Amino acid sequence: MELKLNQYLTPFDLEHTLQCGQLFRWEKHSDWRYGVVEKQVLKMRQTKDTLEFEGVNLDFVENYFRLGDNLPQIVSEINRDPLINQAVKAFSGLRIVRQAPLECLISYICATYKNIPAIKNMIHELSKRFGEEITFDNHEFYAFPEIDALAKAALYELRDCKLGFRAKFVQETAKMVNCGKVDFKTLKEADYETAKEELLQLPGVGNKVADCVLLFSLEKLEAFPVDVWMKRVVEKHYTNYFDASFIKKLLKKQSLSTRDYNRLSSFARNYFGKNAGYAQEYLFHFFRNKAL
DNA sequence: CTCCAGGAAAGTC
DNA sequence: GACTTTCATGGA
Repeated sequence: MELKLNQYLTPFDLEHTLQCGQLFRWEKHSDWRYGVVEKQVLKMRQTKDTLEFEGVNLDFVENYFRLGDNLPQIVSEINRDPLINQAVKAFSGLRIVRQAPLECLISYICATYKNIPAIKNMIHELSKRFGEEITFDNHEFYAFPEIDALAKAALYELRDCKLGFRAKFVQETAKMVNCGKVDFKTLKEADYETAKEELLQLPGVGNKVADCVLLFSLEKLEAFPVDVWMKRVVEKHYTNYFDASFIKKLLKKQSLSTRDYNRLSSFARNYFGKNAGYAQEYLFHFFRNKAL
């Protein structure tokens, strides 16, 4: 199928969206991009204003890539200074993707203290061992595991997937989700603060992981995950919004206390507005790729 | 070989 | 409450 995009009204860039670090499961074969989403293989490519896709219907594509978000409006709201302006110009058309909550949650628990290539490998290993195999265009893909498969996984099996110390967190979180202790549908309907509080009960989920799950899979676009890159961005470009002693403390410390995390995150929420999560994603991608 | 990774939890003061 | 250490392993 094919979708004609008006890049002025509905800007979208497939490459920026897939490569900005929010997703860990897309592969490139020839000039096509393949992703496994909810047990379906989605095959896509983009040339200028034409988005070609196979495997799913139009509604699915529009929902997954949040084409309903008024991106020009959002960008104009978050575009508060020359730095973010550079980022939104450099990666015009980057959109936040509507991920499946379970996959998002487990992925970001695994992302703790790992680089992106290693994270991708962990998620692939988990899917290969516990997920359903799907063949598409003579390539093998694996759906992300069902919750009960993860909940009854043995610790050694999870460790075999290169999870290291994260194996225990994944196992225990999967058990808690499986027995209904946390319900994603409820969290989607809850407000940001309430939903975050619930997520923080899960082992392996701290402030940053919770905010990633809220932003990427639970409809909380005000979530602003503060990782090492956002810390660097603040230290380098937004120092005049904090007192010198606080910045000095940030530079000295390696990890953030909850209080310091919230100070940075809520600053960004006030500064960039209700779609601060979009600002985070543009800044993250911009800094990880070039600036420093 | 060394360094560090989209941090979180447990321990210490 | 604030600061420090530990955690397991792959990628660069």
